Amino acid sequence: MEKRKSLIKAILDTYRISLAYIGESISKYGIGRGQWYFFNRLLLSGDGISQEQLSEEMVVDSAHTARAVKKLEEDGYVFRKADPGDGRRKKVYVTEKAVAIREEYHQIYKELNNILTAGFTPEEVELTRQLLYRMRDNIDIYVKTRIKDSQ
Amino acid sequence: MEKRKSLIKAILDTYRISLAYIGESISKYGIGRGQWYFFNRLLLSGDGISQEQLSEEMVVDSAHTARAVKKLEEDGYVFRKADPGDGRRKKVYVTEKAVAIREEYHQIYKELNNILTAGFTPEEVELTRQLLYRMRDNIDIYVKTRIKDSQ
DNA sequence: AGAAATTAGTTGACTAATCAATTAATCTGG
DNA sequence: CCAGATTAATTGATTAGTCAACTAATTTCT
Repeated sequence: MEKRKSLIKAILDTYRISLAYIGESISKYGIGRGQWYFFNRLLLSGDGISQEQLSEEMVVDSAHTARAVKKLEEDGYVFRKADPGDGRRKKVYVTEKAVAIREEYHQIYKELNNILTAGFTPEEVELTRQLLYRMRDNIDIYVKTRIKDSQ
Repeated sequence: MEKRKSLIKAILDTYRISLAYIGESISKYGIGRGQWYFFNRLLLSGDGISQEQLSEEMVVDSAHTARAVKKLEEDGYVFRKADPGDGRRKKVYVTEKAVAIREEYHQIYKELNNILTAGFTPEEVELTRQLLYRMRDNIDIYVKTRIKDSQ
């Protein structure tokens, strides 16, 4: 395997180094490396969704979601409310404390985006986004199909 | 944050789903999710490097490298030899057992590459590679500079 | 309606990865 | 030359994430 040839290596490195950046930036809020993406989803793309849906969207095990949401709840950023239509479900909502930091918190990820795409033209940024989501969907479909086939 | 807009989310998803694919593929060799990238480096890009260099290239903590190499050693895929020129260093080499599976093992990552870039033109594949490594280097330089500045 | 299957969430056990502290070897400056 | 600083590897403690087992609620099927 030649160096700087493998796509997965570039993705892995970018993930790890970005996570170091994120971890450093969010530490002042008391949010950890295992919670930020749940919090992002709830604070910036809408709350009131179930843990199951969170797990699916974040592509993590529901056990981890349960513990991450519990941690965010203990830290006062989210609360859970039983779904009146389905007693198994707990819908997760952001608190006032969370809403109060929304803009500055959002800034962390806008800044990360800018760092990642430094020196990119707007066209390159858009192209990168499209290529990344195509890869995301390709592997997603492949893995889901493999599971389905083995049943 | 709008859905399918964030680069880091696409990277995170692709990483997680790819890792699920890799974990499944390597399980028959007894190699775990925390060892494959070290083994890739040693088997496919050359062995005889120190754990310190491995840590740096893999962008992980040296503590994790120590344990991952130990596991690979216990499973018979690598061995360590003290560096004659520097008593602190241990150089890591792949075993015969590792070399014997090189081609079929390499195949896993070639296949992953194909899955990720399904439907891509050769030009798009090359473009993706370049854009990814530019992002990788951008965030890498940023984080390294931030550490240096804070000293 | 009621048994069987599925779904949502939780907990325990384990692997993955980081951070901090320690040890031993090497390097550097006076 | 040798004292102090740096480097490589290890270990312990902690957080992140997965997998399996379990409980409770819901859905499905007859």
